[in-house]
Amino acid sequence: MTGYERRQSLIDLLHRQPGMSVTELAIALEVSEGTIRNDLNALEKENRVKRVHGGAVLTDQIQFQDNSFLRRFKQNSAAKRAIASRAAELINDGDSILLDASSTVYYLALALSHHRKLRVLTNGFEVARQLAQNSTNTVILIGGVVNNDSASVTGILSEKIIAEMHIDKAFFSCSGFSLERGMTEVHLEEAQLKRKAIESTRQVIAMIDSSKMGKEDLTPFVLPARISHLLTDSGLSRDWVGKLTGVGISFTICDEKLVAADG
Amino acid sequence: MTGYERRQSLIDLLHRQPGMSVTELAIALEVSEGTIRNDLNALEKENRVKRVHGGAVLTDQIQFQDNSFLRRFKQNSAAKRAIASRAAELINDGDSILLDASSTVYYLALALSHHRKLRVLTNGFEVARQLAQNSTNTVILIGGVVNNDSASVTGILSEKIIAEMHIDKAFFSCSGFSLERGMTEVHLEEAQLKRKAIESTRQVIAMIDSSKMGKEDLTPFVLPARISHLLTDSGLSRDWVGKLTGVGISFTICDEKLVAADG
DNA sequence: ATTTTAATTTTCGAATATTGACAATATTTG
DNA sequence: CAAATATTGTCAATATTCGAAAATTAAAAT
Repeated sequence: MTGYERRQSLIDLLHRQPGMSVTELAIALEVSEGTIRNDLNALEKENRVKRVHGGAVLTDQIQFQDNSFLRRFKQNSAAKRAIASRAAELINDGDSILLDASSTVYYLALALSHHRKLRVLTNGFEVARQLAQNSTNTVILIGGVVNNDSASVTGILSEKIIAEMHIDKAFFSCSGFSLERGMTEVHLEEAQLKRKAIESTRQVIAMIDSSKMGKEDLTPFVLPARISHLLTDSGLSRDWVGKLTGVGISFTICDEKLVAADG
Repeated sequence: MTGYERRQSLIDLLHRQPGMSVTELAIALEVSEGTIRNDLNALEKENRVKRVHGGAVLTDQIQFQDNSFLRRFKQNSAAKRAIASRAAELINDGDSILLDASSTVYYLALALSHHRKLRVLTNGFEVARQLAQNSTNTVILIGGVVNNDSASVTGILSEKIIAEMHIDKAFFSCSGFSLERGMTEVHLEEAQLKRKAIESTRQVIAMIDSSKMGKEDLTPFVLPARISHLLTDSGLSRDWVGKLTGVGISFTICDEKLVAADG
C-alpha cells in the first residue's frame, strides 16, 4: 500500500465512520500513530480534512452538517454499510444502474468508489455528486423540484426521461416494508418517481434494513413479487426470515462483522 | 512480452488493485523495479497515471481532489460578491428566475438568502442546494449529465424542460465577453444549454467581472444586443466603459467597497 | 558475424517516509 | 484548581524509494 493509497483509505474510513480516533485509524491501517498524524496533517494542508483533537473530520462532510440527510445517514449505519457492501458486489463495471436518493443507497455509492464506467441514473443529490467524482462514470441526475429536506429531486418533469432509459438493475430503499403492500414511502412524489423508474428496469434490488420491516407508510411503490432480490441485515427476526422464505422472496442477510475497515 | 504489452499490464494491474507498489508490480511482472519506474514515468508523460511515492495512481481514479468549483469560487471573490449583491437587488420576492452554474452566480444565490418565494430554475448543483434551503422557494434543478469538474448538469435531456418554462429574468456569467461575439463559454454543452434557456427568457442579466472582458472562448451563446443589463466591477478599464457606452449596452459598475463582509 | 541501437538491469548516493522516544500541550477528572 | 490522562509535535534513527549513470543484455541492422 502506497502512502497515497493509505491516505485515500483514511478518507474512506472517515466517510464510513466519522469520528474515528488516530489510534483506531493506526490499528485499522496497520501503521504507527505518528504516520496517521503525518497523513492527517498533510490532508489538512490540502483542505481535505480538518484536524480535531484526537482525530479529524472530513471537510466535505461539513457541507451537509445540519442537514437531515446526515441524520438519516448516521442512523443504523452499521446495517446500512453491510447491506451496501453486499449490494456493490452485484454491480459490475460498465453496468447501467438506477439509484434512489436514500441514505442507504448513499452508502452504496460510497462502496462503488472502485467500480468503473458505471452508467448511473439517480435522483439523489449526494449520490450523484459522489459517483460523478469518478470520471469514468456517466452520471445522470434526474431533474425536477429540489426537495430540501431529503437532498433529492422529484417531479413529473423527470418521468419522461426515465421512461426512455434502459436499466439493468435498480437499487431502492424505502421507509417501510410489508408483505401485503411491499415497499412504501412517506413522500408521494418520491414513490411516484420510483414507480415510474421500476417500469424501465429489469432487476429491482431492495435494500431494507431490519428496522423497517413491518412498517407501512403512505404510498406503496413496488410489490414483493417484483423484487428480484432483497438485502437486509442480521437484525432480522426469525419471524421475518420465515415470512420472507414463505412467500419465496430471494434475500440475503448481510453481516455487519464481515465488512472490514479496509473494504 | 513487449514494452507496450507490459505497460498495458501495468495499467490493468492498477485497475484491479489500486495502490500496488513499485516493488509489488516488479514482482508481478517479473522485471526489475527500475523498469517499472521507467514505465510509470513514461505513462505519466502520457497522462495515463500520476506518480506517487511508492507507486502510481491511474488518472481515471484520481478522485475529487481539487474541486475546481471551489477554486473558481475563490478567484476574484470581491468583484463577484459586489456584482452578485447588485444583481440581488434586481430580484423581487416571488420572481421566476433562471440561474446558471457559474461561481459568480453562486454568489448571487448566497446573496438571495433573505428573498422569499422565488421560483428558481438552474443547472447548478451548489446553486440549487443553496436556494433550496429556504423552504419558501421552489427550486427546479435541470436534469442531465453531471459534470464533475464544474458542479453543473448539462445535456439535451434538459432542453425540453426549459422550453416549457416562462422566466422573468435569467442571470448568466461566462468565461469570456467581447462586443463582436457577446458572451462565450469554454464548454460546448454549457453554452448550448444557455442558448436554449435564453429563448424562454424575457430579460437577460449578464454578470461579468472585468477580468473576462475582451476574452473570447470557443462557443458564443448570447449577442450583446440581447443583454438587458450588464453588471461588472470597478476594475473595468476606461477603454471598456467607452466601448460599452458606444454600443448602447445598459450596464452598472458595482463597487466592491459597498458590500459588507456578510452578504 | 559484427556493429549499432535500444531496452533492461544493477548500483549507489540523495531524497523521502516511517518509526519510536520524549517533552510540551491540551483535555478530562476528582 | 491541580492531578491524571491523553494527544501532540519534534527529532534522531531506520527503512524505503527515487533518479541517474554505468553495466549488461537483447534485438536489429549492416
